[in-house]
Amino acid sequence: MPKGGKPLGEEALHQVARRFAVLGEPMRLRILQSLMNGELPVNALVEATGGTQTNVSRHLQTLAAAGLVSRRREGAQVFYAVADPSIFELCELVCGGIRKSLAAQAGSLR
Amino acid sequence: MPKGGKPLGEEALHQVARRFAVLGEPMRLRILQSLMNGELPVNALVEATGGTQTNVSRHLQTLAAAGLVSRRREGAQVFYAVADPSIFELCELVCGGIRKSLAAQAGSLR
DNA sequence: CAAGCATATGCGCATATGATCATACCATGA
DNA sequence: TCATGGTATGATCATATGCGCATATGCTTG
Repeated sequence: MPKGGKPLGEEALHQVARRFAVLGEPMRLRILQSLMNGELPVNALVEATGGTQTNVSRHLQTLAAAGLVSRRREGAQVFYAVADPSIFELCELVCGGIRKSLAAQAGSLR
Repeated sequence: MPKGGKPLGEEALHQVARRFAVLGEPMRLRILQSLMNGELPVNALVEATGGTQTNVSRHLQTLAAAGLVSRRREGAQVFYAVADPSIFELCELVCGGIRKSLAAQAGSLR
């Protein structure tokens, strides 16, 4: 076994795909980005992302269902926070990969 | 600035989302997994993944368009290979995150 | 050129997903 | 309890996406 990763069963594969898919929407990334410096209530996220209340709320449900954010009720407000900081490592890795891809493209169509 | 990540412009955000979305399909993950140990021609990927030739080919186009795999023609066959190994780091990170989520779930609904 | 294997693509179908509107729910304070 | 601010959710529409069939394209060999 030259590599460290295992083949991943069918079920695990779907879970991994699901998590990637959840991260695959710009608005959700905006929300996560807004939560980088700590928890925020929905209305703050609405303002920070420029989205509508409905839409932000829906995406928050999606993120919460995927276990990427946590909910905390405080009075009338609901605070959301990033549940697993490794998300940001993911984003950095992806950014790095994109930089590489762009560089490769630039090189190939020179 | 407590964190290292920058806010990410609107355009970068879409690119990142796009990359995540591309990784967000089980069949594409299967294909990438099959390519873990080196390049393979399409027919080998068809067999390895259990998909149809049409479907595998389509997903390969998607992966190639996203810069995740590279094409190399050799005679009648076309070999595909993972273009950026950091993909596998991504998958491992995600797997770790999922494990955490599951553990958290298990704990919370105990 | 004809035949045949390997790969890609146009078309259509079924389903999934994101966005919005209106409204319901929930907690607080008058 | 009623009114209000904050949040969630049902219904709906438009679009995107995955899949398969049939066919096209590309390459090789006879």
